[in-house]
Amino acid sequence: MRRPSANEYRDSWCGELGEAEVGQQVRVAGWVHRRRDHGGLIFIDLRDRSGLLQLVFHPDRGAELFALAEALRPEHVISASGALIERGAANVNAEMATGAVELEVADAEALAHSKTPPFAIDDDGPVDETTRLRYRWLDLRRAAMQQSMITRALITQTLRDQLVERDFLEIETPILTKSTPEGARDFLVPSRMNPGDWYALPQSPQLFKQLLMMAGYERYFQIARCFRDEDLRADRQPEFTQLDIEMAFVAEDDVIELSEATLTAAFEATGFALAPAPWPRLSYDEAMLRFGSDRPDLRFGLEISDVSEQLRGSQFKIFESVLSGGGVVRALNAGQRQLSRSELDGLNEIVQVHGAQAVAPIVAGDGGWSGNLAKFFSAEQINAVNVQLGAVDGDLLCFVADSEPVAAAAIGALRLDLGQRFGLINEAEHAVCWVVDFPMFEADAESGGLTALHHPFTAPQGDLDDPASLRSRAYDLVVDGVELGGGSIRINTPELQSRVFEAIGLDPAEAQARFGFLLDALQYGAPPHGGIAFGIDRIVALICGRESIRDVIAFPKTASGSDPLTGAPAPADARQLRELAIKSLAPPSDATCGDGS
RNA sequence: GGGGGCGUAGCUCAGUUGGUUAGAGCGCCGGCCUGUCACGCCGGAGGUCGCGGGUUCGAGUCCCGUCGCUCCCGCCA
Repeated sequence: MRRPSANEYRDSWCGELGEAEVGQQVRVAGWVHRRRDHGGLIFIDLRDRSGLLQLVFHPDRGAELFALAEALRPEHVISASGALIERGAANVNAEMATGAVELEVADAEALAHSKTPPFAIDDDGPVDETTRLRYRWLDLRRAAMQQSMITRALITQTLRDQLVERDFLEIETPILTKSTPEGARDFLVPSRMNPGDWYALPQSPQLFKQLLMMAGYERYFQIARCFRDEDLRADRQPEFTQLDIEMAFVAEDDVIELSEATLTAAFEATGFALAPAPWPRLSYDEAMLRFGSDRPDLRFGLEISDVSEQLRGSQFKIFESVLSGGGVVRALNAGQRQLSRSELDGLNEIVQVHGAQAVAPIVAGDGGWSGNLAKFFSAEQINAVNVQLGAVDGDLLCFVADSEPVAAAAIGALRLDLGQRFGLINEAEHAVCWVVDFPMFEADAESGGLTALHHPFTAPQGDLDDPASLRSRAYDLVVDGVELGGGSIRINTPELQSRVFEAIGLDPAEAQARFGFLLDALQYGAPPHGGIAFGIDRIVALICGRESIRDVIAFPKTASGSDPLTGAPAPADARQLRELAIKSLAPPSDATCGDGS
């Protein structure tokens, strides 16, 4: 950190002072972090953004100054000056960055008092999250949040530098716009000047960045706020930040290589250890089969196998009915581990969340399988499965039978649970991969037709006459089981775009109404182009080791989308609604909302 | 929309089978203390047990409802 320019409050950062400044007169300013009052001698740990510095107040420096020190309490704001002195050898605090020196205060000024904070600023222990959000300005003073914010700034700065160095232009796109093709629910903003009409907040800058490619800007990026009105999770907020990138005249490898170089720089800047690029690529099908997820956690094995063929024709009616109904049996080898009856029962709950019936556990043995399911299988079947799973005497084998997507998701969840339960995950190591070759379309439960898995501007690969078998030219980046970003090569001809709209049953009139401007632009020389977007919040949370992205966002929302600090969302008053030509179905705005607390 | 968990002092938590005046640590307030650094010692204040209703002689504890927070499924890349 650079030295602040001297003014009436300070000429030095607390945390930057050391032996080099001993003997100098310095002036610092900040918050009282801790106070140790020995009666005849008072120590204050003063905190500014850079760190802590111990101040010493002696009674012989004047009654007024000492009285000021006696009145100090945590979070009071002061400015203090005096000589920076070396601490006696016995008094050095090795735990403290500035622990070899202290400021012998000759003059001090109280700048602001503070009420007693509702929770300790000098302690990173757990505090109820609503209380933290209600007093976010205090929570942000604590070391963990400050570290998150600093890391976040370092990451965005590094990414920006990397891209600018590679000739990318940072361009802003509208926040007040039209519905974008991401497929999530839109946040709407009423237009006062066009009564009855609404803007949508962007779910991503997708269409605009493609237009910028068609406009000839070649390389675009933006650190963009995106909005999606869907239910929240630990890793999902209604507004979140993406590093959005788009490039012209590129194919998959170009975007992937650019991403690897850019992210590697950000990971290195923060000391996050990841294997050197190029990073491994896994097809979607392989990820779903071996890990039961399209965002596989590769930090541990416990891989899943399909044993449908090995077990077809057994006496076990449950497996048999699933297999004859077109389903699959998936299995993993949990190794030499013993689970109690109740632990085994608990496994059922894990897979039931994903719609599967149960886990069938079997212990492998030299002469066959033990357990009450063993009798249903022939020696050939047992042997074939043992070979497939690499099972040896005493291994615990877990089976899940269901339709392919259900079985994959269920045993994928089981794999994650067992991985954690058995301590297979080394938190100090990280595993990265690309997931590629996604299906272009998936079955749409509502319409019975097809819908784009990614979005309908993604370029397909494969036979256009067999839409269900098409793959897309999309790629996702996954680290430690967290999806950090994804993108694709886009469609750049109107003909191909029409074919894709046709496949998802979007009739030309509706396509024109929703995305007409993009379709028009496609007819004026659209270069081959593609891009990617990374979830900044997730990247920072991963690097900071936080479970929730709320811990790396300065002012996040709760799981119900509210903000305890500002009270948002709040009723609008009748006059505002009238101006916007909106009739509210909710009680009038003067009615009390919430529980009145 | 569905399922799980939580809600007791400012903070973090304990609270037995339903039983007298609801506890602890930290913090806060007062006093003492000149080398501490999570300073120490002595004393004190502080409670709508989220809210509403019910069962009961009696509810922090049991039941119903409700609000809030949180995790997950659906949803959402």
